[in-house]
Amino acid sequence: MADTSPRVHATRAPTLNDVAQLAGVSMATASKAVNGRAEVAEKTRRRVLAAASEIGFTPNGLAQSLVTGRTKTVGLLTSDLEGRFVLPILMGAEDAFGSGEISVLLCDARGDRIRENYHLKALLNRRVDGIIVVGRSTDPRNSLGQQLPVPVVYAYAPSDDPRDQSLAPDNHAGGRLAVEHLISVGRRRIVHITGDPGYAAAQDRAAGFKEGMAAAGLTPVDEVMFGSWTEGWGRDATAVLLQRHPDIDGFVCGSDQIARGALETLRDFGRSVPEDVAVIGYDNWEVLATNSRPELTSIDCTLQGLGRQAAKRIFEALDGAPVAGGTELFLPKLVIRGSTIASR
Amino acid sequence: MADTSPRVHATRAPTLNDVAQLAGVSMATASKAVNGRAEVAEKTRRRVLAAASEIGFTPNGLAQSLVTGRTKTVGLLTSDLEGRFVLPILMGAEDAFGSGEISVLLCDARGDRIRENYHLKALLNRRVDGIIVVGRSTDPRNSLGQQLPVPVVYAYAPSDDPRDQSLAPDNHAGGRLAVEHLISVGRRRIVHITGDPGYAAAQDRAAGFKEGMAAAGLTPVDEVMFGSWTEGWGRDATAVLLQRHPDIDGFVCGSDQIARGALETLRDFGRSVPEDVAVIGYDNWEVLATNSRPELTSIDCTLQGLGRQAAKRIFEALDGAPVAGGTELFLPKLVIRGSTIASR
DNA sequence: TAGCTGTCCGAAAGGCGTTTCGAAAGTTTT
DNA sequence: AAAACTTTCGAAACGCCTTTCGGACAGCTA
Repeated sequence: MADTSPRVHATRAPTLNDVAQLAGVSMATASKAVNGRAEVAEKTRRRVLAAASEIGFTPNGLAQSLVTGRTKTVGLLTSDLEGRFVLPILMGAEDAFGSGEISVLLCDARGDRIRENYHLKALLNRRVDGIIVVGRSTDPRNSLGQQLPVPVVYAYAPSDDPRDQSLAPDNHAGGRLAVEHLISVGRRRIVHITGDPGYAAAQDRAAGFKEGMAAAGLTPVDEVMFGSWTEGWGRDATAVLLQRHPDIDGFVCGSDQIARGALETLRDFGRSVPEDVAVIGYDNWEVLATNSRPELTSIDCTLQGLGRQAAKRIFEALDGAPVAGGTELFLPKLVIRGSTIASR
Repeated sequence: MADTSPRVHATRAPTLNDVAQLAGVSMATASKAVNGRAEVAEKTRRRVLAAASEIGFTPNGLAQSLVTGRTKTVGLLTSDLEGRFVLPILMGAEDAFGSGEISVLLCDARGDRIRENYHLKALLNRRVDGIIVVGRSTDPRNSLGQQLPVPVVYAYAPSDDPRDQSLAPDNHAGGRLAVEHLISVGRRRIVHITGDPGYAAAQDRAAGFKEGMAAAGLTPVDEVMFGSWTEGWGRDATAVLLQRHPDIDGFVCGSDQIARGALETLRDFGRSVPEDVAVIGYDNWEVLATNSRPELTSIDCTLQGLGRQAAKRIFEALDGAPVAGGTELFLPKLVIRGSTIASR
C-alpha cells in the first residue's frame, strides 16, 4: 500500500530528534555530539555522528537562529542593475569570515524607493544580521534611518547621515594614482576626460588628477573635460582635445567606458597606443578593459575588500563594538595593461 | 542610572507577545489580527494593529518558517562571475510572485566545486524553498543529484541528468532569428562569426543560422567562423572574411563582444554600418550594445522570464505538482538598434 | 564501606509565532 | 426566561534546536 509515486523531496528533512532516536540518546546529547562539544564521550559521539550521516541530517538553521539570535546572513540592498559594483562587494562579504560561513540575500531595488522598502521589510522579517546598502554611484544617498534593529553599512555610496557607517572608494587618491602612473611612464602633456560633473566621483577624481599634476610640477594641457560616463563622450572629447592639442601624450579617463572611446578615436587619428599616447581608465571593469586593443590600464576600486570590510563591520557592531559613524575611504590600486606600457 | 550610551540596535526586536500585552489580548488573538484573519472583532483588530505599529513590530520570519515549513527564499547557485546572466535571472525570480514576496540568496561558487558544496550546505541549512542553479554557459552541467530535500531547477545551463528540470535559452531559434532579421533588411551575402566551437551555444546558434539561410534559399558566403567569445576574435575573423569576400553585406555574430570587434574592423576597412554592411550581435549585453557606434542590434535571451519561470517551477513542485524532467527552451527576442537599420 | 570527584547524559525551559479546540460572552429565537 | 446559535477570545501544543542544571554512575581515596 506504500505510495510509490516519484516524489523527490516529499521526505521531511530529518531532525535532530530522528538522529537522537536512532543513536539511542537524548536530543541534548545528540546536539552536543553534532556540535563537537566536549561533554560527550567519544564513543557516544561516534554513534551519533554515524546516525546523523546515515539519515542525512542537516541542522535546521531556522531553529538554530531562533535560539542564537544570529542568522549568519546579511542583506545586500542595491540599485546597481548591472552588478558591476555589487557583485564584487557581495563576494567580499561572502568571504569575510571564510567560505560558506555567511550568506547574502541580494535585493535589487531597481532605483525604486517603494521597492526598496519592500525589500527592507523582507530582510528584517528574515532577521538578517545586518544590511549592506550599495549605491549606484559614489554620491551620498539618503539614509535608511537610525531606527533599524540591525546594523547598516553603506558601501560604495556613503550615507548622507554622518551617524551612519559608510565605506567608499577613495576617488581622490584614485585620480592621483592614475596621473602619477602616466607621469611615471614619461608622459607630460596630459589631459583628463571624465563623466557627469554632477557626480562626486567625477569631481573627486578630477581633484586628485590636478593635485597629482601640480605635485609633479606639471600643468594640464587643457581644462578637465566633464561629460557623461559613455564611450560616445570619450570619443567626442578625445577628438576635440586632439584637434586643439595635437601633442597630447597622456589621457587620464574617468571610467573605462570613456577610455574605450578615447582609444577608438586615437585609432581614427592614427595615433598608436601606448607609443604615442598613453591611456588609463577607471573601474577596472574587466570585460571592457581586457577586450580593447591594446588592453586598458585601469584603476581598481578594490570593491571586494570593501565588501569584506562591510561584513566585518556588521558583526563587530553586533558583538557590541562601538559604532563610529562617518565614511572610511578605500585606497584603489593600479592595474597595468598595454595601454600605458608596451608589452615588451 | 539608565544606560545612555548610544546603542543603535540594542533593543531586542519586539515580538508578537509584546504586541499582545500592549493591546491586552492573547498572542493567539494578536496573531490572527496581524494576519488579517476573520475570527477577530474589528475593534480588537484595530487595537492590536495600533499596538503593533506603535512598537514597530515585524513578525519573526524564522519562527513563521519553522511553523509553515516555507521560507519564501530561494537559493541561486552560480559561477557566473560577471553577473551577466545571473542578475537578470535573479530579478526574474524576485518578481515571480510580486514585489518583496520571495527573496534570493545569491551564492557565487566561482567555478570551484568545493565552494559550490559549501554554498549548497549553507542553502540547505537555511532551509531555502528551492535552488536555482545558473551555469556559466549553455552547456549542460553536472547535476546536483536527485537526493536533495528541495526542488532544484537548472537555468541557462541545463543539467546533464534528464530527470532534472532545466530551463535554457533556445539558441537555435536565436541564430535563426538573427539571420532572418538580416535577410529582412535586404542582406544576401551573409557570414557567421561565433565563439568557441566546444560550446553548445556556438553550435546551436550556428545551426539556426544555417537553417535560416537555407530557408531563404541563400548560401552562406563562407564557412561558419568558430573562435573565441572575444572582441579580438571578432576583429580578426572579420578582417579575414573581408579580404576573402569584399562584398559581404551581413555579419551574424555569436556574441556582442564578437560583434563589437567586427564593428571595429569594419571601420578600419572603411565600410559603413549599416549602409554597406549590417551587423547583429547576441546576448543584448547593454553596456556593449548601446555604447558602440552605431549601437548594436542584438538577440536577447529573455533571461528575466527564465528566472521568473524557474521560481514558479520551484513553488509548483513544492505544492505537489508533478515534476517533469527535461529542458524547456525559451524563445529569444530581437532588439533592433542602429547596426542593422539606419536610424531614419 | 563511606565519601568524594569527575564524567556523561537527559529533562526541561526557552526562543517566536501559528493553529486547533474549547470556553465564554453575546445575540437571536421561541 | 430558557434554549440554541454565533462570535470572539485564550490556553496549549507544535515546529526544531540549544543550553542549563541536576542526576546517575564509575572510579578513586581513606
